Amino acid sequence: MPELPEVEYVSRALGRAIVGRSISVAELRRPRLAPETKPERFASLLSGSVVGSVSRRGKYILIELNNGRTLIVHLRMSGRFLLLSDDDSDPKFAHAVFHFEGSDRLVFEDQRHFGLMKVVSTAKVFHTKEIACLAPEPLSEDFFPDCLAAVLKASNRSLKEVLLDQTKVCGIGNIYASEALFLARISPRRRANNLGTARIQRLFQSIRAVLSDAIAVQALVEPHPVVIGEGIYGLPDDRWRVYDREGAGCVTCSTPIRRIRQAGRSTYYCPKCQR
DNA sequence: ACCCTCACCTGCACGC
DNA sequence: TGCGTGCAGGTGAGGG
Repeated sequence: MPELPEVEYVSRALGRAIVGRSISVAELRRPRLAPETKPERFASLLSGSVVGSVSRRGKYILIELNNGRTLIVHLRMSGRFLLLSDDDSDPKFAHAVFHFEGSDRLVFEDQRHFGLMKVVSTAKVFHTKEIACLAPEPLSEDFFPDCLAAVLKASNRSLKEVLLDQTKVCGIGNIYASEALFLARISPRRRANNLGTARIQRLFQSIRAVLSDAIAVQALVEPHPVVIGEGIYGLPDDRWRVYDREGAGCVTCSTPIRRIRQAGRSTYYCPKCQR
């Protein structure tokens, strides 16, 4: 489900909940959640360690432990964390469970079974194939207009498709791709290598704006006591300007929002404002 | 390099 | 009420 702002929210909430906690026992109940590690190895690598920090790179959550290992987590569509007490029963799709010293545990639940975990040496996190290929963090100074211009120039694909490519622009997903293009007033169907300087500049600003605005909204959300990171999903869906608004009036010009399919996924845009 | 489809799963909304 | 269909905020693989 989540895109960069949601993963950021989960990462921060997770940090508040588990940094400094000692994992007494780690269980990998669904082996395919971490296909590169056998459940026994998963347990032995993580059990007995203390959580040092929680951070994020793109849509990946990085849980650093004090034993030289880092647990890399991707929530994909439906992965989420729950902080449960001994009195709570496990949810239906509890694919990994981290028992803390004390009387609570962290459960990774994933209805659609798309989520992924991987245990790596902390020194090698940024050299793993998942992380190494990611484009620069869009809200960091490593991302700037010329770097966006370069990746766009190199591609003849549609802008929407390039925005979804994590090796080209990192952290954007299906919602924020539509939102950023609306804010930039650029058609999602336009070829990436067919943008002038002004449009590139607008797209750059818009990418940052939609992501940072979404992160800023998090501060206003009451944290959910059990579901870590649930807060941001509790926000009203009417905050989207075009996403999931097919047929509704454009917030700028009232033209009906159009939905098209690109690379098998829905794109929403205003045919009048976005050129 | 691109483009498309499928695959991985469950659950929900919708129309009949 | 049930059943079929298409859809869902992600990504990788495989074929043309």
